[in-house]
Amino acid sequence: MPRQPYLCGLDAAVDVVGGKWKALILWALADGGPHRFGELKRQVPGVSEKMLIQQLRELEADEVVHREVYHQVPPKVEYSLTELGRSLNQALAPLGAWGARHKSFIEATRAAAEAAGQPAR
Amino acid sequence: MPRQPYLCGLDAAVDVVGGKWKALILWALADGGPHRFGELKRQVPGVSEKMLIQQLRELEADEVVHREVYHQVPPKVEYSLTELGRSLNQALAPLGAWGARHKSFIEATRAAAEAAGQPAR
DNA sequence: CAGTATCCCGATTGATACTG
DNA sequence: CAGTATCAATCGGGATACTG
Repeated sequence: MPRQPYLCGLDAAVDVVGGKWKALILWALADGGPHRFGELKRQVPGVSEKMLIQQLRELEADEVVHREVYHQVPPKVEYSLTELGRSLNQALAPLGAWGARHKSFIEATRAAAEAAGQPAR
Repeated sequence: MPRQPYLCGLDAAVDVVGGKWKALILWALADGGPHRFGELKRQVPGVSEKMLIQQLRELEADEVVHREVYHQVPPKVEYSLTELGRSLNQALAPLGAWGARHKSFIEATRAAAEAAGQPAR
């Protein structure tokens, strides 16, 4: 974790949402309905089970995500956004739109940086 | 760098703004006026020169920050937001507000996590 | 003043295998 | 299905010292 206490709201928010996969997880949960673990794993391509569970736990600790366990066999667990999570997603919407607008440009600068020297930065 | 290509705008945006000090740097530059290197160093407490320059260079590569060099002695360099940077800051505003609202709660969960086991998470 | 250059440690991530 | 455990590799980031 970065510094604490936070100097402005922005760094606190980035600390919550800044994990490597959290943006994608939030995005996947954005429709409001509950999602099962395996479902999320499919919606976040490339994530390992370890990372997925870890990031989910952190989001849960921040009370952004709710985890509902069904004691059945086979096991079933559902993840969904909390009220706080929904408000976070709303605050994130303009940033998502900005990113969508500049997505290909950002990819291009990353590709260029890689072409020049730094192996994958 | 995370994955590429990005799956949604949000992960691209987080990739731009997600560095350890970038939120603070963007915040410091938010007033629109140019800022000198030493000035930024003072406004971002705890950052080393190495990290500050590194994060600034990345923001520059993403064309979010403009770097103006004055060939003088002693040297003078000014950093400012580009047009793209200003639009990013606007997109970031709701997130900053969200973070400001929940700042103390986020700090509390971090402190609690630390108290239980994990040294600084 | 505004950087560069090294060294180095530890947290973060990834791969793989195993389990209730 | 939904995790846990372990190990290894990487990478971010801090400290320190030097330079145009």
